[in-house]
Amino acid sequence: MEKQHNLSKNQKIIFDLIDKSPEPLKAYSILFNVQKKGINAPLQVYRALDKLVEIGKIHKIESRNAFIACQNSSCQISKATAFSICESCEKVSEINNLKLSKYLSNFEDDSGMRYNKYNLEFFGLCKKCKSK
Amino acid sequence: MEKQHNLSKNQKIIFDLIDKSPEPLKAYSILFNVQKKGINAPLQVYRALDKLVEIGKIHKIESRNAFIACQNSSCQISKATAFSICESCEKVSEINNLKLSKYLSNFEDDSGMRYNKYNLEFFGLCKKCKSK
DNA sequence: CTTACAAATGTTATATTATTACATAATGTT
DNA sequence: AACATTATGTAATAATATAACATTTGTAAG
Ligand SMILES: [Zn+2]
Ligand SMILES: [Zn+2]
Ligand SMILES: [Zn+2]
Ligand SMILES: [Zn+2]
Repeated sequence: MEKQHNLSKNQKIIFDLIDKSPEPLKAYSILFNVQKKGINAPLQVYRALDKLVEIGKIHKIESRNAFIACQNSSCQISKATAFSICESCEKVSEINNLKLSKYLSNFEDDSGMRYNKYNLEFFGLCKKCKSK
Repeated sequence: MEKQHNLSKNQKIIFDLIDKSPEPLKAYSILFNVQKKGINAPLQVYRALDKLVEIGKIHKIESRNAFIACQNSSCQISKATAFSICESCEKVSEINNLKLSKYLSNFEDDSGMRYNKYNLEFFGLCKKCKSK
């Protein structure tokens, strides 16, 4: 059972913005958009983002320095994330593929490392951009 | 057959530095280290880094904003990269696992996207840090 | 050799992303 | 109430990355 996190005021404002957005949002674009709600400083945004990432409500797209709402209810606390990124239109989607996540969560090699988390980003052309 | 790239002066200086380093290097740490060789500006570093990434001699560790020399001669032009990252000591290694790369290179889902590139980062504790 | 083109360099300024430090307030627990 | 934990507010600054423009070097054709 997932622990229920009650978002604080700033966390809720920022999560709602990201959740409604059709595309990943960057921190300073978020800042600009929430200034009318009384969030004035970068740090207020980054603190909320950190917390939201920590509890798995959003993910950071590392190659883009941008944030997207989790679209995968079974994504346990951001420990196993995979995304598809269109290099033409920059559309990003979270991949929800049980076989893939099982394969990667169980991945082991001879390095002696225990992996407890991964992040995977696929790049290519989305359906739309392919047909142009 | 791989195309042979003759590195330019700056590219060579910066590649040699990264190649000798036991850990991923950040752009401004590189800049600091090559100033005695006449490279004075961030842009000179970033341009060399961009080129080295493009031709597959180095990779960017996205979650760390740092660069590491390719340790995998069969890594075709940075189109299929996987790394292990220790969250304690920050040791980073390139994973060279044929099964993994085949699995990911052939990955398809129902999104209609054609993937031509991926980057995977595993996180955990390395052997050393596990036993502490 | 010289013309032409592509790639790389040098330099200055600036944009973008993220954190440190410190003070205060709200929330949850005993 | 007392205490700990989490969140907020604010200012300053650090770290990462790119834009714009002028110049030079490398390469290949004619
Ligand atoms: Zn998710
Ligand atoms: Zn697209
Ligand atoms: Zn490689
Ligand atoms: Zn370690």
